[in-house]
Amino acid sequence: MAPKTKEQFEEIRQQSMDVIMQSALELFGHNGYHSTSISKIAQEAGVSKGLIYNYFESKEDLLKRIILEAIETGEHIMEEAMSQSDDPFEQLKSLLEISVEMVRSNLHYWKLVTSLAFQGDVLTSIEDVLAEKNKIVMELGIGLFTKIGAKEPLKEALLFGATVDGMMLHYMHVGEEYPLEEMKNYTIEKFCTPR
Amino acid sequence: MAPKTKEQFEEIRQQSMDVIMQSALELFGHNGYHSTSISKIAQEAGVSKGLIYNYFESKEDLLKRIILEAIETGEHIMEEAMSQSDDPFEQLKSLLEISVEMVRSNLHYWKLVTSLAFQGDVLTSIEDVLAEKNKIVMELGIGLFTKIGAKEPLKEALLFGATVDGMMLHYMHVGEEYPLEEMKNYTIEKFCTPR
Amino acid sequence: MAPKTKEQFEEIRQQSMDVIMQSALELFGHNGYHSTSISKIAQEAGVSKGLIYNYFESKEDLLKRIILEAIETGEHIMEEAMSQSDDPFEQLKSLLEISVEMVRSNLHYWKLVTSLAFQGDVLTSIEDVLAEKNKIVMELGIGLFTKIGAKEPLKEALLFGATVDGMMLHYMHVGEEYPLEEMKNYTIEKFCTPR
Amino acid sequence: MAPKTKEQFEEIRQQSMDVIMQSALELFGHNGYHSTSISKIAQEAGVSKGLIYNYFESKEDLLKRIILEAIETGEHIMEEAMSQSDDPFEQLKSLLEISVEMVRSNLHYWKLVTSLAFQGDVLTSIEDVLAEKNKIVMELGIGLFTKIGAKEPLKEALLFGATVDGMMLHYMHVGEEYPLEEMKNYTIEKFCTPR
DNA sequence: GATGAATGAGGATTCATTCAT
DNA sequence: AATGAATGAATCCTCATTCAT
Repeated sequence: MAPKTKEQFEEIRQQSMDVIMQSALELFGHNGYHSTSISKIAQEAGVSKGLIYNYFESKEDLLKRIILEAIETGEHIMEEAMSQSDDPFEQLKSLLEISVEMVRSNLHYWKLVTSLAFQGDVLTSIEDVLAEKNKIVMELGIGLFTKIGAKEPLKEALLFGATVDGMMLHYMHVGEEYPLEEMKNYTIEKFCTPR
Repeated sequence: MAPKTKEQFEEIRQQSMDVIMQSALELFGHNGYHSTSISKIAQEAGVSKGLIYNYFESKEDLLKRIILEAIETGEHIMEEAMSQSDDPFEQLKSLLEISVEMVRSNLHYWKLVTSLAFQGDVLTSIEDVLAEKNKIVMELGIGLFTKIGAKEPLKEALLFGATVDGMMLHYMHVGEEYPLEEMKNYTIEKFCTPR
Repeated sequence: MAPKTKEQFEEIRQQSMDVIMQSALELFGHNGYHSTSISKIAQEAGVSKGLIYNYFESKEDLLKRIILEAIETGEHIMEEAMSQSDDPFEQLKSLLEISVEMVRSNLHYWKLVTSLAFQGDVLTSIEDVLAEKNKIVMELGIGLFTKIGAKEPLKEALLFGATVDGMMLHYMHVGEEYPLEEMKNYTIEKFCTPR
Repeated sequence: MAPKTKEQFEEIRQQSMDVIMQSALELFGHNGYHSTSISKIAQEAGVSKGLIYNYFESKEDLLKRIILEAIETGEHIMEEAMSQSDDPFEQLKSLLEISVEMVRSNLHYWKLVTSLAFQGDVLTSIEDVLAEKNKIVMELGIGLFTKIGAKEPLKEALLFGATVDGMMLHYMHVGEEYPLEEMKNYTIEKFCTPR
């Protein structure tokens, strides 16, 4: 058998890391970070416990990398969407739609982040990153409401944010019972429609 | 020498339970349920580990009792407030103001509940009670928006709920940086004001 | 109310001690010594934990007193029975019948003693007493088999003892399923009947 | 460098399990199940507490596995011995000799089982297996006494069983002071010899 | 005599992490 | 790269015992 090339090794690494992160996210999101053991993750991922420590420094590191990766992905999607149109109404709509879509397609992740956001024991080391990300979205919102001509763009952006996050909260809580699609449209009507 | 009377014992019991529950709530809310050990609670409360188990069957039982007590208190406040006026606008306003006040005055509790609500590994046994509580508030909201004459009371109530909960989420997250008071008033204008 | 006399106090003491010992014996015999907590005993006896420590130095002391009392009672019964007749066959028969009767009427106690006899952790301090007691019965048996004219009285006594204890063991194990009465008679035939 | 092979791991596992079970048996048998802590077992076995939980689900599981293993071994020995001869006298003799040998060579085990048999708080989950085992031996005995032509084979088998178990009980209690060998022969004379 | 709140040492169990191969 | 045996600190919980009243 010919020795593997560097590229092949790298591919194997990536694959292993991916399956580990994917399994970990699923379990973290479903049972909570603390109730998920490295053993279970290894089992779910079909690898050994030892291997996880080849790729991640610690359980917390694994968590961080999962979250950071998701943030990055989210950013790309967001930028992409914002560049599709210049109309602030359209952009607000996109903002909302993307938020909905992200939560819907990655429920585990959002449940995890939400649950961790209110426990001062984990995430402290990437709190800044999350805060930064929040701030950017917030500023984007303010900008859009300013363009739209809202009387109080800051308040309006905060309100919009609260509404969207609240909806996501409810959707995360009750799942498909929540009339997510209708509420999205209702919100679009309220916030993203010129009068 | 006569032993202590029943009343004396009861008083001692109540005091101990209170200090334990208070300390536990604080730590749970601050560091999360799983990261808070019984030892830490005992230390914070100034009692021995063993004493906690005199009053609570388990760590989880302690958690449950904290939450159930808070729910009960919340219910009383809510009922009291709703009975103050018959005007639906006033009542909506009260609903909002009370929500704000409850979160503000019991931040630990709400952080705790929020973080647990998305963990799936605790709270399963009182999920029903919480769901019931939610439903009641929701129905109250729908009723009020119907009285007001909203075209789509259900959606309007859901939107109102999302907005309020979103605000609370943000307030819990950033604390006093969040312009809670102003946002409250802004929301009152938007939702609780006849046009 | 007139002050209680010394005798009244003594009577109260005795009553309390009795109920405690009785409850303890029941629980020890049923669930084992280690699996029975002082709390459970107090509850079963309808007294406070503290009171138990008024009368007994420790859990182990309570156990010892229970066993010593039973031994004493047994001794009296035995002596009484032996004095009823001078015929060694009759006396052997009595020995057997009394053994059966003692186990039957005090199952808890015998289960307890048997289970403890093979755990080096308790009873060490009264092992001597138990051994002494055994020795006396043994010597009684040897004497009887000598009088009867057995060829090997020592072995015969040991065999008799083994048989009786074995029967008791089986009876303790399977309870009323065991044909105790018949086996008793069968043994009488075999050992206590002149040929 | 390749990881260890499956076989290597299996061997290591077996060794560790064996040393743990051996140490546990010794301590359980000597001090009783409840008085033996996992810590002590780990210490005696020269492994960490944690390792015990790699191989056994719980302390009780460890106990069960020890007993089940011993039962299995005992069964093999018994079958082997019974197949050596067709003469019922010889077989009874073997039954007795094997019983003696098993207790003599595995004193810890038998003390343990005896002490647990009368505790009601452990072993409940394998009681059935033990009962089944007892039944088989009992039926074997009845069969043999029937072949021999005893007038009352059931009673005779029960008596034989009681005698053997009684002897074992006494041997377990006083150890080498007990004239086990002589009593064995005496019993053979009484029960296993044609007249 | 009687009570039960309070203690703290000890026990079973879990799990992140290390390491030899 | 990959394995899983091994560790040990930390956790929840139990319970005999003490003590103020």
